[in-house]
Amino acid sequence: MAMPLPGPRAWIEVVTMEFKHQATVTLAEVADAAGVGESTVSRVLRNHGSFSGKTRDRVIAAVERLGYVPNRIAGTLASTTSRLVAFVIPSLSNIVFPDVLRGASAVLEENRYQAVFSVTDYDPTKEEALAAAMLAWRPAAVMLAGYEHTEGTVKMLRASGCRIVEMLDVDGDALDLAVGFSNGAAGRESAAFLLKRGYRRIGYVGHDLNRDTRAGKRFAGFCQTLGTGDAPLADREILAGASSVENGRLGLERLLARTPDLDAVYFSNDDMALGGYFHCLARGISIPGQLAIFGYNGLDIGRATPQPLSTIRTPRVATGQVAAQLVVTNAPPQVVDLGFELIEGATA
Amino acid sequence: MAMPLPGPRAWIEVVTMEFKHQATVTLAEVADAAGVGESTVSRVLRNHGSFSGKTRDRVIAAVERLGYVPNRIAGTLASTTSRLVAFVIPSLSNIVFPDVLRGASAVLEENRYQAVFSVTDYDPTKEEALAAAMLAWRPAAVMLAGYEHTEGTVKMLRASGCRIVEMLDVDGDALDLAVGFSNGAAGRESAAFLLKRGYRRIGYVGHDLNRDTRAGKRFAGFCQTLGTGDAPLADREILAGASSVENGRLGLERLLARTPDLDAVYFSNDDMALGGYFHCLARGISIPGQLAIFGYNGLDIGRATPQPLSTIRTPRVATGQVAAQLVVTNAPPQVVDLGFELIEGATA
DNA sequence: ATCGCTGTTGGCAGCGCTGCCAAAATGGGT
DNA sequence: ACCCATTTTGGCAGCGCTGCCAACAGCGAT
Repeated sequence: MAMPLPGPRAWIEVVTMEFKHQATVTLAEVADAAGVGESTVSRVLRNHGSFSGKTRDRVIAAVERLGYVPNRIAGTLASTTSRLVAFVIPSLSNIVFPDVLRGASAVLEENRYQAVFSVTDYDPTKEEALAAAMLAWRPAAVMLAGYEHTEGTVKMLRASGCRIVEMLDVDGDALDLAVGFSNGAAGRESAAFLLKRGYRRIGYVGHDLNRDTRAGKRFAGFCQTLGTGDAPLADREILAGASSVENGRLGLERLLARTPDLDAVYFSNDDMALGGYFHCLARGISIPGQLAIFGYNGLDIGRATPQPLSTIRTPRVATGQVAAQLVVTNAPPQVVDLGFELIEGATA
Repeated sequence: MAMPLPGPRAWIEVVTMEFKHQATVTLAEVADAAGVGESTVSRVLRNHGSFSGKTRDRVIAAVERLGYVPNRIAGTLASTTSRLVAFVIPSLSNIVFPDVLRGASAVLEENRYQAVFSVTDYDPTKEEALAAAMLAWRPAAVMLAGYEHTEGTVKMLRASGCRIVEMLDVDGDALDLAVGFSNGAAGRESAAFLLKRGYRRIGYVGHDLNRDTRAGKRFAGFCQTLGTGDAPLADREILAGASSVENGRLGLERLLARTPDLDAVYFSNDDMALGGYFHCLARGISIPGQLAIFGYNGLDIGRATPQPLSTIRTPRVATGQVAAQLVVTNAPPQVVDLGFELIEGATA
């Protein structure tokens, strides 16, 4: 209507406006309904400050009656303190990260924190963009994988003033909090184990190491220990793309085609190792007699194969739990090394 | 200090207060620095409304200079429209859900939405509590698994006015949007396939069906089709707890101990089926000659085993993508059946 | 020079809640 | 009945941004 009619219809606009916002019950309405002030409702709902039992009952009743749902957006703005925790993770395909999220979200939920996440695909530039986007939500903490971040990311995070947790690695300088284990040590121990078992013609099958820097650190540690013995790395096969069972299978096939006399192969992780294991099963290569296989991560599936996979079990869920715990308790900056466990298994 | 000293130190308190809020740059400060009004900065930053190129450059420069990070909490409150999408999922251990999240988060990120999540452990009561907590963040949409929710959950979601997406199932009445495939049909097709292949002594190994209602629907569909032929279900083994490779192995072991003459086994999903497969490998049971194995999900690992797993491939990532797409485009209520694909494989 | 149009711009009232403060109620003592 | 120390309570100014609206500038057309 270009020309609203004068007179009794003037209230029409008001009605329209009232319908605009999805009949959302506000704290003020609850206060009215309960016959108390807004701050009293707020205190009761957060169980913070003091109020009489009688008042509490009336407030609760009004809340139930109206179906009031507090607005955390408004609450966060008003208190300038957030209970959001932002996860910026490389991937959701690699089970490592769901595991970390699982551990963390359990702890966060108990403490009434809320997890938000985004996925970088192992791309540091994307990580920077996503971290920036996350900071706009003013989280209490940002949880990242590892230490390798762009300069921009680091600067932004530092300036944000929120807690920073670098997870799944402790080989480096933490920005604030760090929780995980040493990938370098994992690589070294794997090599030491294979050497101790007597293997001397050792190869490696891995996925894109530029992106997954933690896998890179393991490989570096592995080579470092091999290098000090009489059995330097005999050959390696690096596949482009993410780790996967199929890539592990393919990688081992190629590696053996080139260097058939290997007696052991180290894989960048259990997914890859399982692929190698299946390749051997399919080709009738006896394990570990003809070829030993060693992985990394300690996935459950590796314990159920006919021969349990020799690998290193990492505390992924615990990493998430501890990371979350440190954040909710507002712990001082520190590095928590959760260690790892070498599983002898039966494939090496 | 119980008694603050008078005189020149009076400003101490003021300084303390200034440090309280982590030197956060606000839009107003950017406006001052750029010599423009707040609303102009807001328009430039959101690329919304009109402004001159000159103004834009000055604003951008000020933003960079001050390292301004917009506050989405404030923005969301002010605009009363949210770009948060809440995922309330049963589990993160079951790869299904990370896959869905992966598909969804890619689409959401492109559209500048932010994913938040929490995990119910397949517990409807917990789902209700978590859904309530999520609604407090006033999300644009709540994404859930399946149709089985408590009355309270349904009532709350309906009242919230935000979009509701029920994922991974289409066998039921959708509250608003639904994206997935028919679990009942998957069960029926699996049974039909085994019957067509000539198997007649068919067993089932599954995990807790009360919690995972979608697995229950598959099993029901499976039995339904078997029942119409001359080969009703010969035996079943249900394991308490979540699905896992180890449970699949154990389940098959128990089932065969009780009913050794089975010629095929249907598993509640691929994790379980792989356990069964490994059990056969370990015991020298030939597949599919002595025993056929059929799974559900179409995990990548099932394609890399010496014999590719016979299974049904489900569009998990696509489910997440489509769900997110429907939300960001504000599509009308509808049910999207993405279907599934039967993989013949070599284990049945 | 004046008019009217389109394109820009700033001011300001909220969004729904929390934190602070002052006011009011309560509950013994005396 | 009166005083003081506690509770308990309500008012209200923001938190940082957006949306609305009015004001204004630029620029051909008259």
